Amino acid sequence: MARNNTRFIEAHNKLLTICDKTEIGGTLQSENVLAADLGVSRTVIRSVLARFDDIGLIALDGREKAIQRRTRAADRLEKPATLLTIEELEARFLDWVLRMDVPPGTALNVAQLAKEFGVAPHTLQEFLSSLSRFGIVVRRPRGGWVLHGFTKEYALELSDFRTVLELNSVQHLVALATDHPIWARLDVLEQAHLALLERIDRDYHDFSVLDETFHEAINSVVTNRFVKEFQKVISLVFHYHFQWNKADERTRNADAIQEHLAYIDALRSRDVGRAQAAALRHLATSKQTLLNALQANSHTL
Amino acid sequence: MARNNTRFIEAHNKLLTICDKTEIGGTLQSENVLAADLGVSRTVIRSVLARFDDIGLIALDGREKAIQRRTRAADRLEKPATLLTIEELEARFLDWVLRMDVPPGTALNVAQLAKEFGVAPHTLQEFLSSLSRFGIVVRRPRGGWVLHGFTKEYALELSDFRTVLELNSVQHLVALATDHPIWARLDVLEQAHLALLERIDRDYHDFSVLDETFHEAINSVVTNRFVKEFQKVISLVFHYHFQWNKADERTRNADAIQEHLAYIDALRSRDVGRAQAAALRHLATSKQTLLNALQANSHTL
DNA sequence: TAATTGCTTTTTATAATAATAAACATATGC
DNA sequence: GCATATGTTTATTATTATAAAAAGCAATTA
Repeated sequence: MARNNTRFIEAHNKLLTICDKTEIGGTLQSENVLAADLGVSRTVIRSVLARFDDIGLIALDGREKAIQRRTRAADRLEKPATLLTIEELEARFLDWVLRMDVPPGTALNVAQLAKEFGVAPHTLQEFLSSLSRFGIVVRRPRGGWVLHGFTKEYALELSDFRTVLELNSVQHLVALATDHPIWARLDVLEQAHLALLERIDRDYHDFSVLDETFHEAINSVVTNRFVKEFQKVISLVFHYHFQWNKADERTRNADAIQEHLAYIDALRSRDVGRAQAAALRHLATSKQTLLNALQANSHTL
Repeated sequence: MARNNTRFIEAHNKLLTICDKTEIGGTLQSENVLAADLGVSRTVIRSVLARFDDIGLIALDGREKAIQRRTRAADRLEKPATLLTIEELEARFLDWVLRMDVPPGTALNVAQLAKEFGVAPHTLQEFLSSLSRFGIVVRRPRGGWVLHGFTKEYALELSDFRTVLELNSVQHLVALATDHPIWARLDVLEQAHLALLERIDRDYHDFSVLDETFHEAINSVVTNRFVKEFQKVISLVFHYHFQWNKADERTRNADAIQEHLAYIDALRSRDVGRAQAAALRHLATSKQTLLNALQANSHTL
């Protein structure tokens, strides 16, 4: 009972397909070639071939791997429920925390949560450890984890940090040459904003995605791994809270679009002061929206 | 074979001492009291008491825990070599990477490294996962870890990020009231700088610590958990590289002290522009020092 | 009836282990 | 003879099973 044999099963089933493409009596290629083709190690290929020999699908004889019969449906192995990777887990965990609105201070039960998310307890543990770098969870003295965010303070600090990063991006952006792709990208985004504004009464919901794309574009001009790492958390948190705050959603989003348009205009002026002022105006609104969303969700105050 | 029984052994030996303080025939306190006194759960206390009964040290009879004899040296249990916690590991790992100058792209062997550092493989794994948030290590597609930093790009990005954070701190700092403790702290720091300058020929080595304290003080005015988390990594990296670059260390440090003094002066002027300019000047020098240190260490280019 | 013990259930940290990968050695065929 | 294939061994990782510890509940006693 150790690691799951997903690789074996995948290779097994793929090799069945290869067998079917070869006539009876034909031979399979060498272990090395098969291993390279299927992207697994030779060890896996050898296990599969051994099983094929066992079930009489092929006859192993030295280097000969002669096909004996056609494959049957029963030959195929069932894939075990594949566990989430750590990246998929990230999205699901934050989704859980933000959507279920888990109160700060909640003790996290690793074993139970792991079962719920369909991951090995060990994977969740590892993930929580990495989240602790962002202060979202903290390790308890004698084992165990406590959810620490998302309090009002957290939201404030996150917003402030976001502002610091984005103002820096703005400063870089306005200094870029006219032929830098960002300008074309801003043009496209401007059109998208105008288009959404026209059908805002119906599609005001679409703004959330547009907002994320917009900020991502602005911050993309700074190639800094630290900035990028934070952007991930920031956009997730803002994205979810956006969806919560249902009050005045249409008006709020329409206003935000106007702010974005003014922001784009200010960027085009290449005037750092003007651009940063426009950025600040919008980020302040954004911060207030986040705080309102938290306030609406009772306990987080 | 599961978790180590350090807690049991510690409680065991402490309870031996308590026994010795009580006369023969006397009784120990209740399980609850003992558990609270030793800071462990009742389960541990009960295990210890059971063993004491076994070796004839006490006689368990209902609530009676009567002491039968004096303890002997042989009663004491040997503590197993205590493993490092994740915090201690952080310092040791970064020390290893920076001091041993492990080249970027090195595959990290979890099992082997864990043995070397004296931690459970699982602990190291967890730690690497949290480090991956800073891009110092990256997870390989099919298990395993690769050391990613510290390349020239990493140093550049780190320096830039540091600059962004510190300029933000400066902006906050100059706006603080005269009675804010930071001003008194800067006065003290100024004196420390002047004092070091006088004995720089002999003690130029001491600047590294002073530099760290200085930047820590400036950034302390921003209470933001993200900023603080990064500060840890930043100061570690800069601290170590500082110690490497032996060339011109005396001159370099003397120059840096002058920059710090000018920086303090600029802060006192309460003029954001002037203060940020002084900060930028020093941070640029610092960045160059870091890059030089890397260059001196061959392969990192 | 409040405190204490006995017993049970949860939960975490670690060791053991199966799956895989990689390395090395030997054999085979053109 | 030499390139390529297979056989074998070793190393390494991911997961599971499990002991240690904690927490909770029920029964008991002073």
